[in-house]
Formats: sequence, structure tokens, C-alpha cells
Amino acid sequence: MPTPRAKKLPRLDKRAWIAAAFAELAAHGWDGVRVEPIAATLGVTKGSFYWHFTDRDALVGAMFIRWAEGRVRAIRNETTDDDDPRSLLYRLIDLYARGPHAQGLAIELAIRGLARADSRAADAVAMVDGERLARVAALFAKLGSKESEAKAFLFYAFVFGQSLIAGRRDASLRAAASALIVE
Amino acid sequence: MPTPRAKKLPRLDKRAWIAAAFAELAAHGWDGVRVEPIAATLGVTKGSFYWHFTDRDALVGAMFIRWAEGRVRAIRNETTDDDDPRSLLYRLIDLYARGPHAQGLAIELAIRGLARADSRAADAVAMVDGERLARVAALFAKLGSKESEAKAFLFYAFVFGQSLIAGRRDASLRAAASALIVE
DNA sequence: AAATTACCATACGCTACCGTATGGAAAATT
DNA sequence: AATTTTCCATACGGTAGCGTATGGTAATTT
Repeated sequence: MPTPRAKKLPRLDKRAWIAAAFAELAAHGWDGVRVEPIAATLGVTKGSFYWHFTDRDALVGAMFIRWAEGRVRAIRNETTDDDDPRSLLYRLIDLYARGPHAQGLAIELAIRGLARADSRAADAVAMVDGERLARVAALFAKLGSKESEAKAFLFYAFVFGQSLIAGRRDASLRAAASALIVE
Repeated sequence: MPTPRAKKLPRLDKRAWIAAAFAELAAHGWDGVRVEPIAATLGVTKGSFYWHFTDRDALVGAMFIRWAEGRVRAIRNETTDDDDPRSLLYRLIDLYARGPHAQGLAIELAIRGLARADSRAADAVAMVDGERLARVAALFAKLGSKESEAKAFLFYAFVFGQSLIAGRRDASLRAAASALIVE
């Protein structure tokens, strides 16, 4: 029996491991991010993991860093197009309310759930929150809003809170509430 | 060696187990709610647990039910005093932003984190959300607000979203954002 | 007081996962 | 081509927690 793996033996790197870990995190929470099961889905064994990482905790720490970097980058991309600020705000709300982002939202909530206990997670969310609040505040300021920072805080808190409650079937409620913020 | 336990041997019931499980849930998330460690903190062994519950999953299910009941009861208590609706709304915001409720909030977020995967958790949060939205909407209606339901949705989403972001040091931001909702 | 019942300790087997140790194949380097 | 480096398989020991089985003691009932 020569190769027990798939024929193309992929030769993984840290990125692949982190990506697979995020998929498990989104699907089953932190309980799901275990090295041996992830190795199985990647078609390798733990031998691979412990070459790229010192231990499981190192993987978790790398996930925090990668998540923060990716989020900051995404926010900058989503807010740099010089569109109408108002429509951009509505678009941002829709972005986090819709289905496609469900996986990213689960990851976000999972990381924030650890922020109390893990200082590395707390640092990551602080970095992301700072960037998001600054960007959204700038949008409100461009709209001529006087209390742009408070509005950004309200906007941002609503976006995440809305994702927690109800079964995303309340599209009309969400739309009405959004208008209360933006207008 | 006669009694390996504390001298008063408490004779537990399901309630005690569920309470201890909630304490662990608040402190270490679902990873913390394990039967053997909880038994240790209660000063008993697993033998006690498997007499009161069939298995670990039964404990989790009981936690969902107890949480939903307790939350609905609390909401009714917090909204039945016929005070000024406006000050009551502010008080509700403060209630969930302050330190004392930090433990309850961790529990709330942990349960909502499972709502996607576990239908029992989903039922529990649906029940709580329904009660909360109805009560808060009634308050806004009493204030003469036209879109009381949308305002309740906004209010409720903000309360939870605000607990997720930032390090609760932004009291002024929170106050300003609250005024944007209530006024 | 005797007999039930309620509650728990102890001991056990089992599984899942962690981390290590070592050797070997594939890639890259020289 | 030979060597070094990179990456992974295999095999192992160890721990934590689940669930069961069984017996024992306190509490309750009769």
C-alpha cells in the first residue's frame, strides 16, 4: 500500500490548516476545531499539523490574527468605493443580514464569545471594532450627521444584535429599523 | 474514612445541577459544562448526575428550558411596573450593559450561539425574543411612537449588539446611542 | 423497627483527542 | 547525482470525559 492519501498529495501549509479550522469553527463552534478531525478532512494526519504548529493553541492564536487581518481588509474594501454614503450604509446592513455571510457571522460570534477569556481574541476584536467604528463614523459624518460616532456605535451594535435575534425572516422589521438609524 | 464529602452532604436535585452548569457555561462556555468537573465543584461524583439525568444532552436540554422560563419571567417583572416608559427603556439598556449582568449575558450569547445547530436552543431564544419584542414594543407604543415594532426591534438588537462590541468602557457612546433610539 | 425508596460512591470499560518520537518520501538545493 | 530540507505517516503513551453497573448509605415510608 503505497500512498494512503489522495493521489495528488497536496502538500499543505499553515493557511490551509487555518482555513479548514475556520470551516469547522463556523459549523460546530470551538468544539469542532480539533486537530485530528481536521486532519481527516484535509486528507492528512496529525503529523502534518504538528510540523506547522507547535500545538492546538497555536492554531487558535493564528486564527485570531488571520481573522482580524481579514476583517480589517474587508471593511476597507467595502467602504472605499466613493458611492453614496447612505446607500452604502444600507448595503452594509444587508451584507451582514443575508445568508452568504452566515458562516462569517458564526465565526465572528464564536471569536467574540472567547474575547472575555482569551486576551488574544480580545485584541483581535478590539482591532476590528476600531476599524469598523471609524469607517462607519466617517460615513455618517459625510452625511452631515452631528453625532457621527454615536450613530456609528448604534449602527454597528444594531448590525450584530440583529443577527442574534429572530430567525432572519423579519426582513420588513429590519428594513424599518435600518431606516430609523440611517435617516 | 467515613464521608469523603463535606460534612453536611447536601442531597442535590436537578435544580442544583442545572445551576452549577450555568455557572460553568458563563465562565468557560459550553466546553466547561462537563459532568465530571461539575460534579467535583458540587462535591459529588458522576453517580449523582446519572441518577438525575439520562445523559449530558439531557442536562443541556434542561438548561434551555430553564433559561427560557427564567428569562420570560424576568422580562415580565422588569416591564410590569407602571413607571414612565421612557425611563424604563433607559433602565433596560443599562441593565444589560452593566457588570452584574455580565454573567447572564455570557449565558445568553452562549445559548444563541447554539441556536443555529440545536433546535431546542432555537425554540428557547424564539420564545424569549417574542416576549421581549412584544414588551418593548408596548413601551414604545405607550410613548406614542408610530413604528413601535421597528423601534422595539432596533432597541433590542442594539442592546445585544452593544454588549458584543467594544470593551464596555464607552459609556458615553452608549448613552448617546441610546438617546438616538428612545428619543 | 423493618422495608422501601432516594440518592450517591466506587470501579470499570470505552472513545476521542492531545502531544511526541521516529522514520521515510518528496522537493529543493548543491 | 548526492545531499539537505521540507513535509507527512505511523505508532505510541497519556489524559479527560462519557456512560454503565453495582453496591451502599441516608431518608422515608409502613
